[in-house]
Amino acid sequence: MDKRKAILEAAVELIAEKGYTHTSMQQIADSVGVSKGSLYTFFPSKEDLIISIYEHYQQLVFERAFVVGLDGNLPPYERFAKQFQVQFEGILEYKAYMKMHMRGESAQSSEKLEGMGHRMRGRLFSWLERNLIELYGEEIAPYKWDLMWMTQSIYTSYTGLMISSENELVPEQLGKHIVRQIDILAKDFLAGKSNPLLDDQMMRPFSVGMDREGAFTSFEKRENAWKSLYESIHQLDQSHYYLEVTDRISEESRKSNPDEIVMRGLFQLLKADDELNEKAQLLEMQLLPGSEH
Amino acid sequence: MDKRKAILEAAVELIAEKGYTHTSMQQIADSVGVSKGSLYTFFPSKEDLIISIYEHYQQLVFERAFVVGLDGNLPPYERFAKQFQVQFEGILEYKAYMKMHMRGESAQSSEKLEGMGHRMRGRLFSWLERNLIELYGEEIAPYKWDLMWMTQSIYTSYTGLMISSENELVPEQLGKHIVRQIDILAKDFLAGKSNPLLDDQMMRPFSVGMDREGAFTSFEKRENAWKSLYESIHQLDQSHYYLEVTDRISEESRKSNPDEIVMRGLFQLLKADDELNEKAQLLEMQLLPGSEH
DNA sequence: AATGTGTTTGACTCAATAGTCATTTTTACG
DNA sequence: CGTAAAAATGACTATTGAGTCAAACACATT
Repeated sequence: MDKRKAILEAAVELIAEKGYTHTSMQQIADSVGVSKGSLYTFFPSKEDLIISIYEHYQQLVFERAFVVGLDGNLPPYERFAKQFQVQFEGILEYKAYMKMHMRGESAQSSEKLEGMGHRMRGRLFSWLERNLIELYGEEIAPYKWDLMWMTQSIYTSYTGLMISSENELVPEQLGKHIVRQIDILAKDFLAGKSNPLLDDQMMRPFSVGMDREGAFTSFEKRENAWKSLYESIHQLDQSHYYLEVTDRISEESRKSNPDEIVMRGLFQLLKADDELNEKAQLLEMQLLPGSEH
Repeated sequence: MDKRKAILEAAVELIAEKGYTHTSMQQIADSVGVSKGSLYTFFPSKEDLIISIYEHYQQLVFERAFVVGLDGNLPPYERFAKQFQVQFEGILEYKAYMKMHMRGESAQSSEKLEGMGHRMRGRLFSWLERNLIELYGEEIAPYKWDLMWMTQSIYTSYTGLMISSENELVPEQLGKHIVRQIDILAKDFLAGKSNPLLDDQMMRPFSVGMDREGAFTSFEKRENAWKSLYESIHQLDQSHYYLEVTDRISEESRKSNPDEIVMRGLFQLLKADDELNEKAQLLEMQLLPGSEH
């Protein structure tokens, strides 16, 4: 069993409940069933531990949505909603992590953590921006900050609602709901009925570092692998069949415990086609790094 | 000089910047220029200190808006916007407190603090509800939770934007902006184009304790004093003149350092009318408790 | 000046806890 | 097996910081 992962999971659970400062290394150790000293063979310090937690979970939660974004099968509006849905599903799955994250209280603002939060926000905003432009074209630009800001706040607050209570918020409905509300607000802006309040100048602190590579390098690689695979498929004649297979891979990979055998099988189907072989193998290596015999 | 107040202010400043756990009593003492021991003559514990901070500032920030709500001169829509505006002005004035509040991290969830947060949220929601019903009538009821939730999240996130950056968000514009967005969403709901996602059942945790007396008793009294004064004025013939005076009182009282002499003078104007004398005196006692000779 | 009252002080206690490291236990392998 | 390397342990150290309290101080009253 992976002890490192066990420690991360126990720590998330405790920190979500009691907060960073009120969770001692001893408690974490007890909860995992190892000694305190052992923790320090995996993480050089408490702060490193929480940073590792962020590194571990962040991608798990956010990567999902970006992959859905690449699937050209869905029309933009539905795809946007689906992305929210997938995101919410992720949040539900990693409830404890999100709780911890939303508490906000962590080590005294280390460089590293701050940079991480920064990148996360940047990613969220650039993702929203991409979707807005896809949906409404360039003419949405003057209103994008207002829309993005409101979307982000609604998204965040529904996230909080989702993880705090036991109520039955369905990710699918929630995704549709949010996109619907954005749509209403966007159309109102486009009709010239409201004036925007925020502009580039004002939002500079949020736009620097937006959509920058370097962040999430491992994720970046994976995203590119997906992208190039999808592109190759679209050039094919029987794209429909391969898209279906690829979507199935995407679905499986989004699970918290993807079935490796199923994945390997699905990849085998793609590799049958000479045109796709290379790209598929590339993605497979990204998703299933272990044992390529 | 009021040492107690000085301590509260220094503490807010420090806690806003570094967080509750990373601000020691020693630092607070140093910042005020007294000894650590002295703090304990004013506040029995660190936790009591932060609770006192909340008690001190909460009303300052939130009371304002409710008073504006009583002025029947403004049409509902404009009044709603004005209330937001006034709220944002308050937030700007007590930036450090809001920063501290938004950090969220405080003593390990004491009963008292939790109850306070609960009451605050309850007040916010019941205030929103009142305004929604005033604007759209009872038919808004099925959609009220969705609207309130989105409004609350937009409001909160703009608050964060306001206090975090030095950008020039103008409270007046912001107030109008928010009401405008609510209006768009509300009209869409009323047109039957969107379906609500939240309902009473789901939102029970937020609705219990909504609009309950007992919370903010001192404020409650003051609110009633305002209410009955406004009512008396409306029954008068020259209501216009007295309304103007009363609005001026309201404006003055909203300042962080109301001019007592001005206030007394304004009240004198009201007390000149026999019909108003009693109510005016009542409110005067609420607003200017000291030295009634 | 003397006395008394209330305030202020800062050295001290005491608990919590991050991080260390010599010792013990487990594992790996010849 | 036996032995060496790796991993795990928990007693120990060092630090931080909340809260205490006897002594010093300030100030008023007589």
